[in-house]
Order: sequence, then structure tokens, then C-alpha cells
Amino acid sequence: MKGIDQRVTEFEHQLRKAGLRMTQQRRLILRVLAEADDHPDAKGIFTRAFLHDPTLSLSTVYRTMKLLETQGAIERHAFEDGVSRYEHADQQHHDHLIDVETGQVVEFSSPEIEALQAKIAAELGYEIVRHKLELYGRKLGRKGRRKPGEG
Amino acid sequence: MKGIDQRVTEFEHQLRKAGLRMTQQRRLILRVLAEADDHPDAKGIFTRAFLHDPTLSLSTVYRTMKLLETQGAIERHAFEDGVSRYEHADQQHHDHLIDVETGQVVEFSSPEIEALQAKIAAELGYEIVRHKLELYGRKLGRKGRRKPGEG
DNA sequence: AACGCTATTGCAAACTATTTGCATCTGTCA
DNA sequence: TGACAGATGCAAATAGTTTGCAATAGCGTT
Repeated sequence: MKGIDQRVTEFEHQLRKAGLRMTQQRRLILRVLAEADDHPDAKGIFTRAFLHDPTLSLSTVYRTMKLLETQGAIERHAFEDGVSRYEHADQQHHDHLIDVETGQVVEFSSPEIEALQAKIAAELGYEIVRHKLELYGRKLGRKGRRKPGEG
Repeated sequence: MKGIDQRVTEFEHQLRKAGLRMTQQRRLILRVLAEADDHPDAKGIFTRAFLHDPTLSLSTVYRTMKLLETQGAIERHAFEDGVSRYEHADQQHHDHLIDVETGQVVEFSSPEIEALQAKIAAELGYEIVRHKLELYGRKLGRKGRRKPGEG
């Protein structure tokens, strides 16, 4: 995995090229994202970053997430809980398996499925721009012990 | 395809069994849904239903959609535009291909992909409860004429 | 056909997630 | 270091959805 500092520096160059600035806030948010091994939402990112800089505002997080997404530095996901969740894009493409009981997100990838998708799209007369595959599952061996009302 | 009236009647029995009532509003909304061949959101459903009953309120649409979802009468989708879209569940399982240029939704299904999904989940120690597969694509032969900045 | 009980509705207000206007502040580059 | 444009914080604005409450209307019973 690339070092955090390296990633920040790379992004700084990327920003410069676009005439944009590397600010303390952006640096902090990048750091938080790089350190996250889950898929936090804006508030989650804000909460973590806020610990290091109590002057940070939530709107800056939102603005930064949008910027990062535009720049291709992160990916935004909209799982079924309604909020946007983010993860840094410095990794191979993968899909997600969400544990319906714990909410835990497992990443996986399947070239076979990707190939099938392309084939299906082609048959329908389309080329795939991107896709979203989310499996919602329950751990094997753990039977219907779901808390009522939980998504 | 099942007749609309038949579907409404079936649902009425289903409601009765649960101690719930079949109201004019629910009847109307069911009708709108049954007649829809797209994937309308709450406001869309409201707009169409409102034509037939101008006393209908948007909250009733939301409440009804939630009820219908709980009863398994409809499916709710959250595509990337952020709003919840609905379709009646009286049909086989299928996934969606969304045209990134027009927003048009094409339905398809692939037993092969389903099988692969189950296999992958099993390998990760999960059984699939449900899944969501969305392909975002562009019509073949129509080249990169996408407006810049559009997602 | 009328009655009563309780589910359902309409309305407005509340909520949640996200965006935006604006005055102020701060990177950057000369 | 100074100037300019981009970025920030704050509060207010949006958009989608939910909810409290008083009034209304299904539906089983009489």
C-alpha cells in the first residue's frame, strides 16, 4: 500500500495542475481517508478529522469529498442506508458484500462477473461505463438472529 | 401480466389478513404503480395519482410505499440520483442497466451472474440475502458525447 | 343502515443529508 | 511580502422523507 504522505503529495501535484490549492483541511481529510479501512460517510469523516482540527466544518468535508470524487481520488458509494459513503480510489476495482446483520463491508472482485456484465451489456447494445454490484448477505452458520428493525 | 384489478384485490386480502385497510388512496397508488412501466420516485407517483385524486397527499404516498415494501408488493431501488425509485414486485427478479446519457432504465437478468454471486458469497462465508446489480452504460455507436462534469 | 373502534389521512412541522451565499481568511506565485 | 483568487466557516437554503396530531373513513358488528 502506498504511504499516506506520498498519496497526499501526489494529490497536491494533481491539485496544482488544476489551479487548486492544498490546504490544511484537505490534507487532514486525505489523511483521515487514507487511514480509514472502512467506508465512512461525510459525518464519520468529519468526526474523525474534527479530533485533529476542531475548527474544521462539515461543509468543508462535503466540498472536499466532491472535489476528491471529481479528481478521481475517491469513490462514492450509496449503499442502502441512504447516505453517501466514501473510500479512497488507490486500489483495484472491487465490489462489496455487506453483512446485513453487522453492516460490515467486505470487498471482493470477480473478473468472471465483470466479463459477464460486459457481455450482457453488449447484447443489449450498450458498453459499460461503470457498474455497481452489492451483495447483501448473512454469515453462514448464523441463522436469522437479526435484531428486528435493523437494516 | 396479471390484471390490475386482480392485483389490487389480492393485495386487499393481504392487508385484511394483517388487520389493515384497503383505502381509496392505496387503491389509487397501486393502480398507478401497476400502470407504470418505468421506475418512478415518490413524487412521480404522487403526481400521477394526484391527477385522479387532488386530495391525495405526498405523505400518504410515502407511507404507502413503505407499507407496500414491507408487504413485499414493491421493490425500492436507490439508483445514483439519490432518490428512492419503486417498481411493483409482481415479476421475476431482474437487474438494471441505466443509460448514463438518457437515464433510461433497461431490465435484464442473468442466471449465470446470479450463480457466480452465490459462489463468491459462499467463498467469503456468506449466504446472499439479496443483491443489487446496476450497470451504467452508454449506447454502442454513440461515442463520448457526454456532457463534461456529468456523473 | 347505523355504530364504534382504530387504522389512515392531510397538513404542517420536524428531520436528515447535502448544498450554497457571503464575508473572511489563506495558499500561491510574482 | 503583497495581491489575487481559491477555500473556509457559518448559517441559511434545499431536497427527500418522516412524523405528531386532529379529523376522517374502513370494516366488523349490531
